Amino acid sequence: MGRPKSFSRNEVLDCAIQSFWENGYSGTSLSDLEKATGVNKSGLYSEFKDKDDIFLESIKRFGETSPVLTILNHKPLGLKNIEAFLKSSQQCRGQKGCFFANTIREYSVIPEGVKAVLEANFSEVREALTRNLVEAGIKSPRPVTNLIMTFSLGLNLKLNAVETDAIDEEVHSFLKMLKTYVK
Amino acid sequence: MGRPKSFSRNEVLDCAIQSFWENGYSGTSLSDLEKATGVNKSGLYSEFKDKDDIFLESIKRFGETSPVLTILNHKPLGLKNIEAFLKSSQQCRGQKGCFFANTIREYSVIPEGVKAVLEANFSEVREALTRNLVEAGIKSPRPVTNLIMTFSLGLNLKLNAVETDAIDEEVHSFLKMLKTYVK
DNA sequence: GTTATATTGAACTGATCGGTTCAATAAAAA
DNA sequence: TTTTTATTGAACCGATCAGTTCAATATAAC
Repeated sequence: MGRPKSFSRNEVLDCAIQSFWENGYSGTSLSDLEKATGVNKSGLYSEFKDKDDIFLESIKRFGETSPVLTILNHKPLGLKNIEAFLKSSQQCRGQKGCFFANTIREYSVIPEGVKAVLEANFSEVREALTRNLVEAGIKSPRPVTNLIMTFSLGLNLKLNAVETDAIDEEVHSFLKMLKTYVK
Repeated sequence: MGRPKSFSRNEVLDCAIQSFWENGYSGTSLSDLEKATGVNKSGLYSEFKDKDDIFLESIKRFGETSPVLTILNHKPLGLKNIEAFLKSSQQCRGQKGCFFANTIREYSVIPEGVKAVLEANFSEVREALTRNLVEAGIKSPRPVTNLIMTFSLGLNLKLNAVETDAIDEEVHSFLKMLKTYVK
């Protein structure tokens, strides 16, 4: 029944994610994607509609495979999960930071469909964070959720430029402050 | 003695900043810069070496004209300055967020000279923050400085995607937490 | 009007962009 | 071996990229 496929869609996407993650949407060319995935342009276009489609599918795939929601849904819920969530920034899929967070910067130039996926994912993370805060006994969790989200975005942005070393203590400081605050 | 110049270098840079700020380094073409500055390609190349030079000079100019250090050096030093610093993200030169913060995302693709300017500026901000914290009577200001920097980066990144409305209350929450912590 | 400088627009280069097409080949099953 | 499917490489498209050159023109001082 003919030659079997030698690359899987998901493998290709996982490689494409690396390229977009590092160099962004505007900073990644089709030639870059060929190199990153090891798949010819013809092959890429037999699997995907166009560059925007590859980007959209990469974003979707990242959302599906990111450990973030798993971390935040781990039982029992509580501040431990939030600590794990924040610390996970520094080592995710062999990259620093977060593909989603990086993509926020390119909001003005990315395809509309990508924006929708981004927003849906941020909502999920937000709600998961809130559930953990509720479980930790915090009365008005919404503003605290926002603080954590913003701090997390800052951490992830920073990781584009600096070594990952100092992140752990920074997360520690933040959690110390958080715990003092909510008590 | 000949026709006088009709555009100033700084005017051109101020317009270029807007373009780079919105669409990033990779996302801004020379054609975009012509439109944004109103100056012909020939004119741009008579004033600047190449696109990288325009970007570098834009970054320098932004550093020189940004109100951030003025805000943080305002006497008397203290938490009020830090509040003003954080709130300034939402309205700066007619743009949202911070040109420097946005550029951090493109760290892997920007020219080396730009990285140096970025880092120098972040150091200055960091030190100014620390001085304000010391004046506010905080004993170990360094980790707190880092927290504020990261939170500020997160705010600025977020502003690429969301309306500027909710920022004020978020800054308020953060400062409330900060004050509880340092007391 | 002459001289000097500023600015533009257009033409042009070579490279790269995203995207299409297709013949050649490779690898499996029948 | 034939059939079927997968994959590649190369040629090609029109558009845009950054960058150069230069003639034409505009605006000032003298």
